[in-house]
Amino acid sequence: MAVTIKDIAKYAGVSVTTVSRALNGYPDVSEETREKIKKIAEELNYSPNSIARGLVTNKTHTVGLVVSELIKPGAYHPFFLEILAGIKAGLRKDKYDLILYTVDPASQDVTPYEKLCNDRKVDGAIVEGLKLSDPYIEEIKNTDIPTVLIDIPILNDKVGYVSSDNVQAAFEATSYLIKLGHKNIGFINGHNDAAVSFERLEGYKKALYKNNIPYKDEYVVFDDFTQDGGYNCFRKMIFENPEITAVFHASDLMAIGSLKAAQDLGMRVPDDISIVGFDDIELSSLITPDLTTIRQENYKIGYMAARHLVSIIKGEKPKHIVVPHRLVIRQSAKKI
Amino acid sequence: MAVTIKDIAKYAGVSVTTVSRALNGYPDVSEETREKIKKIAEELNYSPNSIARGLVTNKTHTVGLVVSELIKPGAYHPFFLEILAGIKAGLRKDKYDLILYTVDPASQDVTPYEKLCNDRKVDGAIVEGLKLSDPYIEEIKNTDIPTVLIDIPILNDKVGYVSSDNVQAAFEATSYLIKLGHKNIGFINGHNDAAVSFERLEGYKKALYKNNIPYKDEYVVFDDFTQDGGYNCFRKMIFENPEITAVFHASDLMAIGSLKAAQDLGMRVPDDISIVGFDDIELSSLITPDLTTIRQENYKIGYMAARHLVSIIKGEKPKHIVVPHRLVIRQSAKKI
DNA sequence: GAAAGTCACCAAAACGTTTCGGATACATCA
DNA sequence: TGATGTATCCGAAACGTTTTGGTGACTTTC
Repeated sequence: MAVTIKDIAKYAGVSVTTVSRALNGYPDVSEETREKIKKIAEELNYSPNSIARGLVTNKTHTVGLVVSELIKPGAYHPFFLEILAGIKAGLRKDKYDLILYTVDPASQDVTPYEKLCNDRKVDGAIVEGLKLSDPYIEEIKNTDIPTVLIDIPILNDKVGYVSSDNVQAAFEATSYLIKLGHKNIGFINGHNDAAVSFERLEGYKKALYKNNIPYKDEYVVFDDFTQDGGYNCFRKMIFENPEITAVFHASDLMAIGSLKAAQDLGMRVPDDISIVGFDDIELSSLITPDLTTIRQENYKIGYMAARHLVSIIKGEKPKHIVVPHRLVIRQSAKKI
Repeated sequence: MAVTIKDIAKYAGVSVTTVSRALNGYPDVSEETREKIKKIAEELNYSPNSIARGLVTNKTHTVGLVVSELIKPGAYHPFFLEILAGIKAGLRKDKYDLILYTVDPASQDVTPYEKLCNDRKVDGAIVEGLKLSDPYIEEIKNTDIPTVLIDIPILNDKVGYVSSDNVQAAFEATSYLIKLGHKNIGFINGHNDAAVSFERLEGYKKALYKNNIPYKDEYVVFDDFTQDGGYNCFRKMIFENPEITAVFHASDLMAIGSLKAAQDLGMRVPDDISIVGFDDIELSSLITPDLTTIRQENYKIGYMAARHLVSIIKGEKPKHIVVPHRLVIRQSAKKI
């Protein structure tokens, strides 16, 4: 039998109203009795029943984290942990709890976004790793549940988003390759079902244009962000366009796939071909040659998403937050 | 204004009692009215308020996942995601929600385990990644909150645990090296603050003993499970005992650290020195040479932990569940 | 034909909070 | 003096469920 506000009231000889007001820092209660109540609460080891509180306030001090099926055996999200750690850190200050939803497409028809959030009475949600074609996306465009998306540009009265400046990042990576003397630069992009793919393509094109290098459709291929995707794309691209001397990738996993493919083809990296990735996952610095890539501050992305979400919950206006990236120069790209 | 059980009652011309009983599959309500009520609930898009329900039933259908500060920038838990994915899968059937606690030692004094769980009214918790010296451990030994630990042997009325058979696994790994002809086998173990370290040491000793190889204290060192730990231990061990031809490790990260150290010392793996790891993290198959190691089925460990937890919540007796491991033979160990 | 059993339903309490609308006692003001 | 203000407190309603202990009406049993 946990101790309730009633026990305290009885003990202190006051009403439950007064106990509630005292403990929650309201006025209308003398300092003297407030201290007495606090002391008793302390002694009885009282802690408020969050469920009961939630029932009346309609707030749970809990936010949801919605990730897609990216957490599944054999295809683990490469930097989910970093984002998660950032989110937890961002939530800590305001003492929000985090409840984790992993949605698999099979059950999404059954449980739409709003139902998911309402059933569990979360005060808001962070959404990460959804594809553009995901049914949740349309729903989120019109929701009034405080929501912050990661890497998905939606903005309205209650929803904001945070991301890197993907256009600029891709621009810098490509420009770097150009500066190294490369002219025939391939781009192995992510699938069309991610907003970042379009942005990164734009940055790639921009860099070519600025340096008067003609854009060629056949130098750009799309695939999912995985290692296998990179492996296959690279083989095909190099086979059809042997003049290519450098390849920029929309993910490190794909870059690593290319690296393997190159090695299997007897090409040396970076001597025969330069490779640049995107993300700077942990693995990138551990392989040989280690990967030149764009570092995304995923911890910070998570942190900012969390901070922004609580600000939206508190009534502030949603916005687009961009967190800085930077080009990390290692061994996989070389001057020609 | 969400639709409540009252609205349905009014609409159907019955009492709220009847609606509740109808919807929850109790007897005492005719099939006819049950169908009517269900239909109305459907039409009104009713979904029960879990908070209100939780208040009266004192159950939330939520479990906590307690992990230590392992999720922090720069030191991400190498297989947490696999465990997490397994847990989520194990919870899905019974529709338990998961709320994530990351405890940092700083706040543990302030928030003891039971308070953590009670405040949020979880029905039970899974605990992972805690050190033996963690204050929570003592508390959990006597708790009556349904709890399942991973890799920490505590068993009582409400708490069980799941782990690999670490003794056997270490035994197999060491035996494998012996079978390859190695006699001077080092063991870079994890720190003393983990139960698995003792078990793995026991397995290592057992294998030596069975093969009539004398155990030497100086062949065994302890450190944390990290790459840096492995790196430093390896240098020291080889420097002081150059006759060693093989090293078994309590984690893949440490094995990779040794691998780097060996390379920096101009030793070739596996030609000059054989290396065996433990865990089979993703990275292990991607490095060169890829790592011979003990595969832990972390997804399954998570899954079993979740299943066992719900069974404890439902009143079954806690036990120790051991999930199978297996020796994965790759390139980092070689016959001499 | 009375007692007992069954079926379908309901009113009200309970869970532990917060909050609204007073109420009391005393001091202050014109 | 009467009115007004202020500080401190309280009773009761409300949140949306589940559950307890009924109550009639109708059947069955002896």
